[in-house]
Amino acid sequence: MPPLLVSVAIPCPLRRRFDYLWPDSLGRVIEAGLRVRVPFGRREVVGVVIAPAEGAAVDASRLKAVSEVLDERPSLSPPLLSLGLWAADYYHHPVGECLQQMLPVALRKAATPARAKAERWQLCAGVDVSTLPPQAKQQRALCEAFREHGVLSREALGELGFSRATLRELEKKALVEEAATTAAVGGGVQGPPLNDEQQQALVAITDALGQFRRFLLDGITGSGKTEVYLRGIEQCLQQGRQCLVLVPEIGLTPQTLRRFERRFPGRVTSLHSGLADSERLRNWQAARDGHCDIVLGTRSAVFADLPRLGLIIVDEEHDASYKQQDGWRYSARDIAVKRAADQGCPIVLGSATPSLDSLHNGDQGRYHLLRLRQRAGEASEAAIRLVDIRQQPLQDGLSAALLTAVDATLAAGNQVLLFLNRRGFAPVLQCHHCGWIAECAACDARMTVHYKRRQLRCHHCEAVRGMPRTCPDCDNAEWLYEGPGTERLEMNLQKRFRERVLRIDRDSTSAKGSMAALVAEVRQGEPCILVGTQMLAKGHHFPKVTLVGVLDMDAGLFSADYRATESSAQLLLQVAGRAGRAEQAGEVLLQTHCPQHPALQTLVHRGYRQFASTLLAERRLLGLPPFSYCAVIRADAVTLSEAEDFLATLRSALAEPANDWHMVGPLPAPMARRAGRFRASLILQADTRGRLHGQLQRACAVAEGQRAGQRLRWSIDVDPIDLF
DNA sequence: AGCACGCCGACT
DNA sequence: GTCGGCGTGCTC
Repeated sequence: MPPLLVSVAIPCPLRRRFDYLWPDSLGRVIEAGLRVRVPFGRREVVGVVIAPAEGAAVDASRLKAVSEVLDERPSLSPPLLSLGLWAADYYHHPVGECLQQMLPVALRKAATPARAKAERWQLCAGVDVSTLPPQAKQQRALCEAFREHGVLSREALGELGFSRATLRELEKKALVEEAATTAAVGGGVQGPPLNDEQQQALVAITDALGQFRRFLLDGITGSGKTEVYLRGIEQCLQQGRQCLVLVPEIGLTPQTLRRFERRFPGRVTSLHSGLADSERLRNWQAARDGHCDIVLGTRSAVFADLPRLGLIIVDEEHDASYKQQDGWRYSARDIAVKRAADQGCPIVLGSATPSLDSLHNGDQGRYHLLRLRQRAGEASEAAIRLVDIRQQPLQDGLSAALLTAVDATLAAGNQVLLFLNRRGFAPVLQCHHCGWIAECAACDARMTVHYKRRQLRCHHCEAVRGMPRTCPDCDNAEWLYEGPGTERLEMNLQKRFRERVLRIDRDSTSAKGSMAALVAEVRQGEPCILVGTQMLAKGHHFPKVTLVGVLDMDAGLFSADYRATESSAQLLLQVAGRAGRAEQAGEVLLQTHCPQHPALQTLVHRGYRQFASTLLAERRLLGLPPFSYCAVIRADAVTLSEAEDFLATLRSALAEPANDWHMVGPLPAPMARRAGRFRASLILQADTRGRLHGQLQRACAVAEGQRAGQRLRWSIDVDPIDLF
């Protein structure tokens, strides 16, 4: 009898699997997806069993043995394991790191996590209280309380005056058990009736339940996409299946969660970065064990284990936060599509401003297009008005036209939103005497002035230093603060207006609860001016905002970077959508130095879809994605030439450029030095996925062969968001 | 990634 | 004389 061998994924940056002996003492059947503790080098790590190994990679006598099996049943179910293996391959990332990242943090280490503490309890089915001894008065009383209330939470038990001990006693006697995450499952509140468009979209989706089908739900702001999701989910649940709903990082607000919970009480759980490890584990288990039917989560929730998955929804599918921006650079949206295909269930990608990728997929007939053009309720979509600010005097970055509009809006008792996507006081600090400029010591970048904190901060690394009192070169103390920032805008506007000015950006909302407090204040409805970055553009609805002013988006809209134009337009429309959501009509003023620019004209006068078509046509001409397949290999090192040399070596090991295959680089990154390291990239472009994949495979082999060490780091980005 | 081994500088 | 710097090599 040959010894049993298993192939294990180890969490280390090696694109390899490791074989281990499976000792008889473990006894159990080998199941893929089990977590195991294994010796690795001089330490012990947690790996995941991929499969029984056929023949060992090294001779079997040199293999080490699995120390321990950590799971009762596989932590990665067969469909998730195969999804993970596919994704590791697709993104050319080490399989051990991928599989580890798919698991909740609490399961990544060997110590069996303390079972997440129960919060709610209920009576077990068919309990006979009379079996309790008559002297157990407290226990009997507690059973009565359960009969009356159904489910009792920790707090409720405290309020009713029951002790922890009584409860524990009943749990031990198997009279009481942990209840599902939330209160009794029951009928939630009814949603509003659907209009024709919504109804059509809903029917299309529900007709597809039980089969793989991709939908692009293209619905303008306020058109009621979420209502379509909720109805679709309702149908899916009625068929006894579960749903996965992905939202952008910033979109998973308590409001969103509450909306789902009100509709489906007791059936929703969430997975996002705000949860403690134990809560995350608990919610993950609730989904896996089928206690919850809806998982609402951000990027990594795409790996939630839903054994009865029947529908996937990706809201705001164009949002960049679905793409992980370091390490394993996966796109949760794209993995979700793959997952739906594996599972044989429909997936709905929703957006008011769909990504060009998805629109292209729609054009190709891969995605079924569903459009919602009407706004639910009376309000019409706010038109964008261009304000030509060439040679116009600006006061605090605001043109006379915008100031007039602000005055009028406030006078009418409404609220104003001013969008400026640059936080801090001023992006540049310069000495008025000698021209010295404050630069980051570690990056090719200027330091941003943070006025109230009296600090200079680099927005590209962690660097922070105090504001110098005098110029380090000429010792003068007269400073120029160049350019606008949200902090400066807030301060200056506060001097000018008597109404409250509220700033919402990463700095003003970093303290826990401060975001909620700001949002609550705005929702009071008093006239005020909101100043903010893109944080303001997403998630929150402010019904009293009737004027949106966009101070400066020229840099993004007219950028040479081909993706920046797309994402700036999406952002602009998202911001514009904040205006006039309730019954009041809204107004959007966009300040620009290029009012005649054709792209802007198209966007403003002919709409996003037309704008997107124009951009797509451009990309087709230039052979850019989605008309080609793209990857970037990035390297960073202590010197620029080390990074470039490494990439040059890779380049020379790959196929010669041809008709269907191009390489660009190695090129230094636009901001070559960042956090003290020099960065360069090699761009790969192919006409087919297969071609790209093959070359990436070779690149990985060559790169791993190089003894790079600590001095040089490299990474692969498949389907990158930006090319550098 | 970790972790050990290994060969050169300033310290009780 | 040793403590400790991080270069380099290896992990079933």
